[in-house]
Amino acid sequence: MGGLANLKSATREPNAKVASGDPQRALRIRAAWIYYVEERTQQEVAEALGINRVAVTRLLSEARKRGEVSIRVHSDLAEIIRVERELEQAFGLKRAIVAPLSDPSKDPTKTIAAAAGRYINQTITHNMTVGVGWGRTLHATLAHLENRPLKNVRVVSLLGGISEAKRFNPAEFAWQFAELFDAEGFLVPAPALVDSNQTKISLLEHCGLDQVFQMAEASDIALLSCGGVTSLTTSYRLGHVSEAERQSLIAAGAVGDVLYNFINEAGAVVDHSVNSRCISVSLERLQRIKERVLISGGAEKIAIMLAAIRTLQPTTIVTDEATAGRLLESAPR
Amino acid sequence: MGGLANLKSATREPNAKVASGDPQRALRIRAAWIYYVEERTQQEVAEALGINRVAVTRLLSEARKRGEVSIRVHSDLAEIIRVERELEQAFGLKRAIVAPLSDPSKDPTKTIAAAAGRYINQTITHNMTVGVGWGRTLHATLAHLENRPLKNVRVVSLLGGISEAKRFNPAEFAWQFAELFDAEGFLVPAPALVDSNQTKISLLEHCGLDQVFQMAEASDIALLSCGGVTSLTTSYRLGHVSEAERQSLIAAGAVGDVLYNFINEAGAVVDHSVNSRCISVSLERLQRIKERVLISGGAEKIAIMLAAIRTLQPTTIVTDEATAGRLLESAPR
DNA sequence: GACACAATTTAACTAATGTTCAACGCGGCT
DNA sequence: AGCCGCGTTGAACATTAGTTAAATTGTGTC
Repeated sequence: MGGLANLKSATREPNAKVASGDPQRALRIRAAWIYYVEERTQQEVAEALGINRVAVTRLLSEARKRGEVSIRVHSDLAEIIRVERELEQAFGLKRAIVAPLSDPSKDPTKTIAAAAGRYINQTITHNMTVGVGWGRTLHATLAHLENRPLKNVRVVSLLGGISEAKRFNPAEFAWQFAELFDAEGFLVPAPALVDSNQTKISLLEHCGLDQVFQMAEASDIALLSCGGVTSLTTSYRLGHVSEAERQSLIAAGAVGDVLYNFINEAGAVVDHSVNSRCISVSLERLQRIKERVLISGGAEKIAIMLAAIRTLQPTTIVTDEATAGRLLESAPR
Repeated sequence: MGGLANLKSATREPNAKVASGDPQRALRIRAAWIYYVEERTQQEVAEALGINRVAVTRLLSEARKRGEVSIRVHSDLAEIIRVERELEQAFGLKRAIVAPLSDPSKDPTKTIAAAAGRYINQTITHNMTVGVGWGRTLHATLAHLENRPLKNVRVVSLLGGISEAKRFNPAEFAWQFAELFDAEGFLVPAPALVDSNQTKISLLEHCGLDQVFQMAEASDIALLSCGGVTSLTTSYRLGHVSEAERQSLIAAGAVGDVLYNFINEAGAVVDHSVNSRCISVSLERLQRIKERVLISGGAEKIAIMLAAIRTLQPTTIVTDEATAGRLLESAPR
């Protein structure tokens, strides 16, 4: 008998361990099944399995740790929301809004504008001061804004207007924007770019522009876009930055601009005459606005967006799926 | 202005409803994502989304209701456990144990025996009285039982022995079973089937067999199998039921037996001489045993298992995947 | 057979989740 | 314009889940 007992204890226990490796597995899956699939409480699981509740808690957390339970969110929106969350986490945003983009080779302006419009509609409320930039994308959002009269709203242009251009014009955009909300519009009574730093200083110091910009800085929210340095971008098309200047900006390391503040990859303002002649809110001032919304997208904008994100530290970004993916590829780890 | 406002409220709101159908969808998926995928608390989700916690709870439960969140348990065991739970619920069992069966056309005896052996090992403890039946499957479990001495265990045979047969013999099985646990064995000192009801009555009333059966009834657990009415089944192979009797049992509506109690589809004992000549615990008595474990499987056993389940109301069933599937097809809704 | 160690259970407590109900605001209606 | 449903929100409460530490049980060892 003793011999028999020894034999068994020498053979059975190793067997049990080798054979199953994990004697609890069946019990664990059983617990997971009853809890997750049958949606009972842990107390009920414990009763069904004849064990105590604490053991059930342990089994369940073990099952999750081992990946024997998978929770999936599936919806056409799930993938986009995943990307949004990744952007939020990668760049420390309060909110990323990623617009769906059926064809990645297509211009994302329209879909971004629609998403931005929706966001603006639900974000702008009574008693707000809204600082607005300018650009093709921002202009396109106008079509998606509700014509909704709000009380005590001020719209402040964050950069000078361009007298000659009628359609694509900061002043015109800010004006239309203000009208939609029945808001008071504050425009900058000067061109976006002047001839010399001298003129700029004069305008700021002697013509009260600085006060307008101080007001801009007190905005509750800034709606901004950014421009690349390719020849396609609005500023060049409108001829306010010459091709020679564009080349020298590139030479100076600029990857694009935010309100005509041209910055390099690191997000620093490049040393270039254009930067000393622009009539717009400086990046330091922009940073003091509580909510900074960067609305932009497209392959040619990746570099400037990354730079702008670095400097501006926007609280919200509105972009498209393709751009979001590219931004994430370059995201800090 | 008023006209404009009317126009917009007349067009936009229906648009919003038609276009999205469910304005909360994005928020809901977002909440589900943060909660389930990122594994934050509902409080954190509320903060991330700028809504209150109660709203998050509601969004999440809505998402689950809509199936936008799916929780899956995946493991090689998951499918078997699903079947076990279905059996448990369909037949009101405390426990169903389903043994995996690679080839459904194969004889499931071995795999059922292994599963039953594991179950018995972890179920039989000190101070228990175990009533045991008999059959090919039960016999096969012996190979899977741990030779583990227990204190104060009694093994009671639930039916008479068959003196002539050495290997497949209730007495022999009970004896071996008892030995493994170092238990005291109580065998029924009589054949399983006698010549007449007269003899049965004599044995029960005058030879003290009834007392043995009363003791059997007081068992903590009964390990039972069941037999079909095909010629393959043990009882016929061993020649204790003749082919003529088998035919007349079928004619009387019998679909099989539990301890030589032949029953029909409805679970009732059929009116047949064999039933008045068997020396075994009656079905009524079996029902009074607290734990009734039915161990059986195979295509030819479906009918008798269903009938046995109906009458016996086992607390546990041990079977194989294929049999389990067939039982579920015939399960009461 | 007694002791010591390990593992598991019990119990108590804290955190998280789910539910209820009263208050609030918003549109539609008179 | 004011009133009345209607749905939404937020606070309080109830339930469920997760954690920790003491107590118990079982196991192996001497």
